[in-house]
Amino acid sequence: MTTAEQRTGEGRQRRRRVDAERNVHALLESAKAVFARSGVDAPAREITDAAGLGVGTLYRHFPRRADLILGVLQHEIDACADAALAMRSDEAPYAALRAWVEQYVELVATKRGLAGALHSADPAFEGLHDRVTERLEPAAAALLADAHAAGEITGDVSARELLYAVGLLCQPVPAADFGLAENRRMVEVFVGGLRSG
Amino acid sequence: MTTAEQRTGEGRQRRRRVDAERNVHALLESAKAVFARSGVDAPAREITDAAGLGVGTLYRHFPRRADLILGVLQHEIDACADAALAMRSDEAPYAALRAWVEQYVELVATKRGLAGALHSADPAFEGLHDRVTERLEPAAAALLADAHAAGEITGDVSARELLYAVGLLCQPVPAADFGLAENRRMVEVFVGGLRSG
Amino acid sequence: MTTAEQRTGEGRQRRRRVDAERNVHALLESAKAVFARSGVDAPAREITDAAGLGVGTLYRHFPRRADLILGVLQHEIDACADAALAMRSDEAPYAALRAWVEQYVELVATKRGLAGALHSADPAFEGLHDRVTERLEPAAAALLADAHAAGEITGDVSARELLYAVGLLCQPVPAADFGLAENRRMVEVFVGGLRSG
Amino acid sequence: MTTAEQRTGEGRQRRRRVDAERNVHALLESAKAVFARSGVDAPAREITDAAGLGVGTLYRHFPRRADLILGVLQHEIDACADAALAMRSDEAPYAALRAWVEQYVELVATKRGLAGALHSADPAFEGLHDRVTERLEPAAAALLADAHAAGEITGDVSARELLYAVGLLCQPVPAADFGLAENRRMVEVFVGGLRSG
DNA sequence: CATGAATGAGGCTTCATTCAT
DNA sequence: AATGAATGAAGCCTCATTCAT
Repeated sequence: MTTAEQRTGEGRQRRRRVDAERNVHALLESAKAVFARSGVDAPAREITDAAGLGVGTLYRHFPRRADLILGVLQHEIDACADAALAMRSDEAPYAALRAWVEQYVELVATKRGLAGALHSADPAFEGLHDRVTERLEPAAAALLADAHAAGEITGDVSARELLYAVGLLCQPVPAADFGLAENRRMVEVFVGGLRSG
Repeated sequence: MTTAEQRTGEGRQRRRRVDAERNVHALLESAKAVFARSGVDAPAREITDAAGLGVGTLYRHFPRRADLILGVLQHEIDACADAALAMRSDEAPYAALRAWVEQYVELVATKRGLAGALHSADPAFEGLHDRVTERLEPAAAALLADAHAAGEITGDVSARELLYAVGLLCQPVPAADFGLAENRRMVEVFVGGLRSG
Repeated sequence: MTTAEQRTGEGRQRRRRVDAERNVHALLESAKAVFARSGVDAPAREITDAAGLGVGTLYRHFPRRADLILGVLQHEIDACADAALAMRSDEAPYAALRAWVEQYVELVATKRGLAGALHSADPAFEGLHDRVTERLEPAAAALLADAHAAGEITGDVSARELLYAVGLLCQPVPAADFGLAENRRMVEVFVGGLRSG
Repeated sequence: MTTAEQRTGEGRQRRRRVDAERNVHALLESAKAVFARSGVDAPAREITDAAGLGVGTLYRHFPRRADLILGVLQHEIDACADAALAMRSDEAPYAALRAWVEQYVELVATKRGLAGALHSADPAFEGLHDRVTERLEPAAAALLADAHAAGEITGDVSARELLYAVGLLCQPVPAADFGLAENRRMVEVFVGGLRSG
C-alpha cells in the first residue's frame, strides 16, 4: 500500500514535470524559430503564440530574455565544444581548426540575431558570454595552439577574437543577398588569413 | 514696390533656406554622434535634443529613419569611393587594396550600429544599399581586379562580399572587450586571407 | 469486511482531516507573518512558499483574500474581546479602558496593513467588520460605559469610533520613522483626550 | 520688424505653454478627483480618460506617480503652512493650534488615499515627505511651542507626530460608516489629549 | 518652416485564479 | 485533498509620429 501510494505520488510528480518539460521544450523550439525569423528581440507574444502557450508560461520558465536565449543555445554550445575534442585527435591541426570553425558557423549562422545577442552589453546576457567563455573559448584555444605548434598558422589571433570575428561574419545581410553561403565563404577567407598572419 | 516686395520675399526665402540648411547640418552632426554612442535605433529625442531642435524638424527633413542614416553616410561614402581612385595610382595593387579597406573601416567602424543598419532587410534602407552599390562597389571592384591582375590575390571574393564582410567585422562587442582595435586586426586577417583564397 | 473497509475509509478521512488542519494552521501562521512584513495585499505565492504549500491549497481553504485575513484575526479578536471582561473586574474603570486599549493596539499594530484591510470598502471584508462589531464593539462599549458612569471620561465617543480611531492610529509610517512606539504614544494621547471630551 | 517677429515668437511660445498648462491643470484636477474616489494607486488610464487626454501626456508632465501626487498637494500644503502664520497672531495659542489642525484636516481628509501615499516607504514619495517636512512641520512646531509656552498643553508630542497622527485619523472607513464627520471628531479628541499629556 | 505637446499603439511584466493530474 | 503549471487580464511605460500653433 505504502509502496503503491509512493509510486502514485512519484508518478504524479513526474507527470507534471513531464508536461512542464514539454512546454519548456515547445517554448525553446518556438523561440529558436522566432529568433531565426525576427531576431532575439522579437515580442514575447510571437513566441508564445507559436508555442500555443500563454505569456505567463514563458515568464515562469524564462524570467528574463537572456534566460531564453541561453536556453536555446546551451545544448548547442556544449555540443560544439565537445566536438572540438574529437576533431583534435582525428585530423591534422589546421584541418581540425577549419573543420571545427565550420561547425561553429552552423551554430551561430543558423540563428539570425543570436549573434547580435552575443554582442550585447546588457548585463542580462552575462550568462551567455560566460558560457561561451567557459566552453567554447578553451576549445578554440586548444585548436589554435595545435596549429601554432605545428607551424601551420602564424600571428596572434586569440581564441576569443576568433570566436567573435566568426560570429560577426555569420550575420546574414538579406538586403544584399548575403546569406549563409556567403557567411561560409567569408569565414573560410578569414580562417585562411590566419595562415599568413 | 513690386521689386521691394519681391526682394523681401526672396530675402526671407533665402534666410529660411539658409536656416534650414543649418538645421539639416546640425541634425546630421548630432545624429552622427548619437549613432556612434547609442546606435542607429536611438530615440529621436536624443538626436533633436543634442541638436537643440524640435522633433518636428527632424521629421520634416528626414521622414524615415533610413533617410537620416543615409544623410549621415552619404558624404563619407562618396569620399571613401573617391579615395580609391587616388590609391590605385599611388600604390601597388595589394597595398592599395589594404590601404583602402583601412579607410573603409574608419567609415564603418566608427559608427556603432550603422553596420547593423547596413544589414537590415527593412525596405526603408534600400537607399543605403543603393548608395553602397553605386559608389563603393565599383571602387572595391577596381581594387580587387588590379590585385587579381597582378597575381597578388586569388580566389573569387566579390566586391560586394568584401564590403559586407568587412562591415560585419567592424561591429564592436562591448561585453567581450572587442572594440575598434580588434575590429581592425580582424579585418587585417580577413584581407590577408584574400591572398591565399 | 464492511467494517474493515469503513475503518480504512475513516482512517483515511481522519488522516486527511488532520493533514488539512495542519495545512490550514500553517497557512494562517505564514499569512500572519507575511501580512506583518508585506501587508495584507502580499502576493499569494509569498504566503504559500513560506508555508511550504502550493497555492491551490491556499485557495481551497481561503477562496477570497478576506477569508484569509479573517482567519488570521479571528482568534485574536475573540481573545481580545474576552480580555475586556477580566479587566472590567480587575481595575478601576478608566484604568481598565486604558489597559484594554493597549491590548487592542497589540492586536492591530503588529499586523501591518490589517488596519488598512479593516478600512476597506470592499464587500469581501464584510466578515471582518461583522466580527469586530459582534465581539469587539460590545467589549469596548462596556468599558466606555463604566468609565462614563464613574465620571472619569466625558464626551460621546462611541465604541465603534474608539475602535476605528485607534485602528487608524496604529498604522506605521515607515518613511517618517513613525513606528510602533509612536503608534502607542499617539493612542495614549487619544485616550487621554477622552477625559476632556 | 524685428520687434514684431519677436513678439510673434513670444506669442507662439506663450500660446503653446498656455495650452500645455491647461492640460496640466486638467490632469491635476482629474487626478485629484480620481485619487479621492479610487486612491492614489488608481490606473493611469482612469485619470487620463477623465481628463480627456492620452496617457503619454500624463507621463510627459508627471513621469512618476509621486510627481502627480505632489502636484496635486503642493499648493494646498503651502497654503496650509502659510495659514499657520496668520493664526498665531490672531488667536490664543491653544485656540490657534486647534484652528490650524482643523484646516490641516481639510487638506488631508478630503483626499482619500493621499494620506496613504503620505505614509508610503517608496522612495518615489520623498518629495512629498520633504514638502511636509519643510513647510508643514515648522508651522506645526511653532503652534505647539506657543501652546507649550503658554502652559496650555503638556507632554512631548512633536510636530511630526502631530502631523502624521492627524493624517492617520483622517482616513475614512466607508464600511464602518466612519467618514469625514467622524474624522473631525476623532481629531478633536486627539488634540484634546494634548492638554492632558 | 520650426516647434514640441499630444497621441496611443505596442511590448513588458506581474499575479490572482483555475484546473488537470 | 494537494499540487503548482498555465493562463491571460491588467497595468505600466516608452517612443515614433502627427499636427495645431
